[in-house]
Amino acid sequence: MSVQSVFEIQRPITAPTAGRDLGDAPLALEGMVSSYGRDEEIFGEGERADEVYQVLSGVVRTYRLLSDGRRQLEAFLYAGDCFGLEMGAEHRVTAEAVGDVTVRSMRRSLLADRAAADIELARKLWRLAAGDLRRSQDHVMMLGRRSAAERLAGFLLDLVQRTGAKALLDLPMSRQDIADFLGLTIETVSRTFTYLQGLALIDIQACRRIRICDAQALEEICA
Amino acid sequence: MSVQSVFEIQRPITAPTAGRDLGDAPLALEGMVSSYGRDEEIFGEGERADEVYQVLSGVVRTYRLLSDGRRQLEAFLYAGDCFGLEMGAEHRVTAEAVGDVTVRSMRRSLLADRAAADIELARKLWRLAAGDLRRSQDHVMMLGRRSAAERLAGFLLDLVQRTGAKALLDLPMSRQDIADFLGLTIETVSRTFTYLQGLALIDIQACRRIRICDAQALEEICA
DNA sequence: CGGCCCGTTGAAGCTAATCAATGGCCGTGG
DNA sequence: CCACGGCCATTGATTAGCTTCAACGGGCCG
Repeated sequence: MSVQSVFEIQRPITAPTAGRDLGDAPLALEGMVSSYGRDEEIFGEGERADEVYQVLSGVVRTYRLLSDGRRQLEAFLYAGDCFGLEMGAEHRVTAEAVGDVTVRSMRRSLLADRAAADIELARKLWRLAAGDLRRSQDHVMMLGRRSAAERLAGFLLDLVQRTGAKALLDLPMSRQDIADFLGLTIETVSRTFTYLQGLALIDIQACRRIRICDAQALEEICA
Repeated sequence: MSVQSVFEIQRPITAPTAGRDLGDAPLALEGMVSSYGRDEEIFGEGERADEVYQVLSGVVRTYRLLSDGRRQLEAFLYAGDCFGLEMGAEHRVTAEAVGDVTVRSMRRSLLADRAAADIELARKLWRLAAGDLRRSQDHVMMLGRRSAAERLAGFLLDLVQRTGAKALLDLPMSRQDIADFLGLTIETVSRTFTYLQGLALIDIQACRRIRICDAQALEEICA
C-alpha cells in the first residue's frame, strides 16, 4: 500500500451508487488517498475498524472465511462505493484489492463527529447502510435455491447495471472470485459461462471480456 | 387484521435487538397496535411503504417470490424487531404473520419528521439498518456453499440466541418456512432434522419443539 | 523458449431435489 | 366418543446438478 496525498480536493464521484430517491448527492469522504496492488489487503476481518473507505478507482472485494478455508465474498465495490463502515469496533470482513486500486479513507471518529452535527450527512450514512442492506438482500435472493445459470446470469446483469456498460463487460475479478461470490466452484462457473455462450446469450471474447448478446434472455433466466 | 388501540403508552421492549455498542435503548415506535392471524399478510411486495412496524408479540416472516413461485424468506422477526422500513417508496418484501401476531405501526412520514429533529432517533434508525445489514450478511454466509446440516445447525443456534432459549426451542414456523429461509426443500430440512437427532445433537420432542442437546457440537458443524 | 498461473474440459461421485407414499395430529361431524 | 378428512411432516426411491479429482490448454512474463 502506498499513501499518495492527504486531504486532496474532493472530486465528485461519478459512479452509480445504489439507492437514489430523494435528490441526494453521493457521499464523498475527505481524507487521504492510498493505493493498493492486486490482492493486497486493505483491512482484515477482526481488525479494529478505525477507518472508513471509499473506492476512487479499481475494484475491491470483501469476504469472510470459514474455518475450513471456504471463502464467501460479500461484495465487489466499484468507484464511489464506500466500505469498512461498521457499527461495532471490529471489521466483520476482509477487504482486498481485486486489481490495482486507489481509495480515500477517513477516520471513523471524524466521520461520526461530522454526522453528529450534520443531519444531512447522517441521512447519507443511513442511505448508505440501507443501500448495502438492499445489496445484501439481493445477494441472498441470488444464493437461495438458484441454479448455476441463474446465479451467473444475475451476476452478469448486476455488473452491467453497476458499471453502466452497454454490452461489453470487463470482468476485473477471477473465476475464483466469482465462484466464491455466487456460492459455486470455479469449475461450475467456467462451465456455466460456456453454457451461456452455447445459448448465444453471451460471447466470451477473452476470459475476462464478455459481450452480452441477449440481455433480455439473461433476465428471463434469472426468473 | 384487527386494530386494537391507537397511541398506546410505550412499553419497553425486552427482546434482544442485534447490535448494541454504545449504551442505546432499543427503538420503540409510537402508533397504533394491530393483530394478525396465522399467514395473514401485513403488507405485500410492491405496495406503498407508508407504515413502519414493530413486532410486539408473535413472529413475522418477510419474503420475496420468484416468477416461478419459489419463495426466499429474508427474515423472521421477533418481539422488538422492526420491519417495513424502506428507503424507496415501495416495500421490497412481503410480510406475513407466522402465527398470531400483534404489531405496532407508525407512519413513515411521522418517523421521518421525528428523525429530522431528533439526532438520537436518527442514530437509532441507522443502527437499525446496520443491524439488518449484519443479519442479511450472516444469511449470505449461511447460504453460500454450505451443506444442509451446516445451514440447519446455524439456523437453530441463531434461534437459540435470538429467543434467549436455553435448550428447549419452540419453532413457530413450518418446515416449509425453514426450507425457504435456508434455500433447501422441505424434505431435505426434515431429513436433516432426523440426521441431527441421529447424532444426538438435538431431540425432536415434537416437530416444532426441539431440544438442543449439544450446542457446542452444533457450532462445530457450522464450521 | 520455458514455466507458471488461470481457465477450460472430462469423468466419476455425492448431495440435495424430485416424485411418491405413508404416518401422525387436529378439527369436524357423525 | 370415535370416525373421517385435511394438513403437515417424515421416509423411501430415483434423478439431476454440482462438486471433486484430474488432465489439458493458452496466455503472460521472465
